[in-house]
Amino acid sequence: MNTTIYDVAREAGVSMATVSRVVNGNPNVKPTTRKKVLEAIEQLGYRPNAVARGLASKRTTTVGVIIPDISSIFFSELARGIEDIATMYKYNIILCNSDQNKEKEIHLINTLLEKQVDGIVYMGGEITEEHAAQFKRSPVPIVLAATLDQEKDFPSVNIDYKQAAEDAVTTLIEKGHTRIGMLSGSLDDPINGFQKFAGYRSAIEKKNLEFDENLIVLGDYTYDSGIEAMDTFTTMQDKPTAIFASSDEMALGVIHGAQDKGFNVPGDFDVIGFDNTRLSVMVRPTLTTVVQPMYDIGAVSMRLLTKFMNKEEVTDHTVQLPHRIEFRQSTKND
Amino acid sequence: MNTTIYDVAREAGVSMATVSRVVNGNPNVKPTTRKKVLEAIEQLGYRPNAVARGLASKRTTTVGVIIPDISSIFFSELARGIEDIATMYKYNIILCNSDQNKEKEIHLINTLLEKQVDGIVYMGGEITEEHAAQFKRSPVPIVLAATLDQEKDFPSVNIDYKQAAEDAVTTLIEKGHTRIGMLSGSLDDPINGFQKFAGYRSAIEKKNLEFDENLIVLGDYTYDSGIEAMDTFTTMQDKPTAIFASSDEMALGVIHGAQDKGFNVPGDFDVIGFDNTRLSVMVRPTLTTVVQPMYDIGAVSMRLLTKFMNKEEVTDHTVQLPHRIEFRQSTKND
DNA sequence: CTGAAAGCGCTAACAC
DNA sequence: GTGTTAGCGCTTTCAG
Repeated sequence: MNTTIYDVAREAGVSMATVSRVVNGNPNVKPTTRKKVLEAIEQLGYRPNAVARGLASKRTTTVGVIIPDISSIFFSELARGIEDIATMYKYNIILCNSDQNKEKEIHLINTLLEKQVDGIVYMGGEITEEHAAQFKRSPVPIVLAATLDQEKDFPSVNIDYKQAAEDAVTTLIEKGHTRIGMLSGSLDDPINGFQKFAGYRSAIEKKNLEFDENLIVLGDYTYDSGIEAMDTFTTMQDKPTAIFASSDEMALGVIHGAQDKGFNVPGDFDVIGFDNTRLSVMVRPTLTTVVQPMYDIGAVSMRLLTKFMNKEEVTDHTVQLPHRIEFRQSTKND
Repeated sequence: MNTTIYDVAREAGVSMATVSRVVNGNPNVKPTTRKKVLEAIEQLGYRPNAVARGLASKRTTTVGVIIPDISSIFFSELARGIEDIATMYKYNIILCNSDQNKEKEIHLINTLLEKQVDGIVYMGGEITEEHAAQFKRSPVPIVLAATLDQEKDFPSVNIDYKQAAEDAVTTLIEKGHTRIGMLSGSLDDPINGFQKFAGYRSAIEKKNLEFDENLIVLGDYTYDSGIEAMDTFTTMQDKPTAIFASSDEMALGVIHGAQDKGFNVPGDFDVIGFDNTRLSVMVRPTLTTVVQPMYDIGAVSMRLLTKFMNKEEVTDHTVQLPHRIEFRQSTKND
């Protein structure tokens, strides 16, 4: 049997309440008593039971994190931001992979709620009606990180994906490109498909270029899908001269796909990626890309969540972090 | 106020014990009673409180995971293996980043124990006396993943790092190289420094080559340190013709560092990495590397932990997974 | 097959 | 400053 607060109380000759006070740093304890208690704790090797505390206090100092895939270079960076801030505020994190599978996501929310987490950071794809219903039923706050909620019903932290994509494509147009390919995620994906595509289209239209749907190729965010996309782009009769890829990993695939076929980047193709993951400098030429501050999105989400958990006033439920373009070698410089 | 097991019991006209039984899938319940209870649960939207259950049953179905850095491409893959198997066995995971900082590591173990995790998967660097003492004091099982314990006091899952490194270097020697550089981690690091270096040295000696300590450069596992290492290797009067890097990320840096200075890989330098992370195919030339099954190490560690948690008999506390070399383009083929 | 009752270890009034 | 005393919501004997 483990030693409990009761054992400590007896050993120190005080009540359980007093032990609880010193353990929780309550200042209403006479220094000498505190010392006695601390000694007893030391002596007995007492370790507070957080589960009992959680049951009694209805706070677990644990938050749930639902993430599509922790092994992704993108999401793991986000997770680190979340965890660091959680630690800073004395929370622990229960991490769950969802693979963006709706059933799993719903199930995980329930599991986390059963475990009485004090809040949830949610990363995923589309927020369906069912997701929304689930979120609304939650007794604890939920914040969405790098996840779009069309209705803006829930607190979230993102960048302006559409604008960011538009900026990237505009950049390309201003460099003189008129045929720009896009390697997009599925258009069902609110961010990597829909928003970024919308940004692409908006840039094309604002610059009065002709929109050609053949220039849109769909990938699945993997390096290999970038390589494959180049099979398409390089065999078109009227090839694009620049490619905008909606993720860095696909952009690397695009670069290598082009090079493997004997094309130059930049030159035959300029390429621009999205995210500014560490990959973007681990390639030759280095990758021009849209900077999405993943770590910060994670950190800010968690910070926001702590405010909700503390019932602090929050003015901006929907925060939008700045983006910018980092110019490197994969785009020509004139 | 949330609905409790008591509410369900009243609603269904049975005792709490019965509700508990159906919730926990105990077969000793008459089908009709079970149905009544299930209906009441549905009706009331009852959600079991895992904290209360944890306090009463002394099992939380939660395991702690201590990891140096979840944003690392190496560790995040391991974490995914752990989480998948944990999910399979109905456990959740509390994930903590340690940055391999000893104080943090010790602190985290205590925090996890306070939270009453049923077990811990530990990833880290050196297991000091203090670590060992802490592990021994743990009331729940701990397994080390991709972490060496010289004394073999604790259950662990690894590959044979020394042999793997020896194989890599031997390969290089058999391809005709006689001056082989090594980009190692700090020699204080049991795995990435000590073991791999030992393997390098062993290969050199077995093949009767001369060991030249100038050929050993120390890096910090980052891409940039790979680039920097090439400043050294390319300016030596008697340059190596092959480089063995103790991580893939450093190996990419080595390749690009060489290329940036106008050298060819392979040709001027053959390079071989370690881990077979996804990076190894995301570079030109693609990287020949030692395959370390990260996901599997995570998965097997977690599986092993479940056995301990279930008090099953375990014959091999120390498991060693196989390694091999994946030949790609960064080494010449003759 | 079902119910009664005693905790699990701690917090949080409330009293003194 | 410190102690008393209810619970928190559930599992788990033990009876029957």
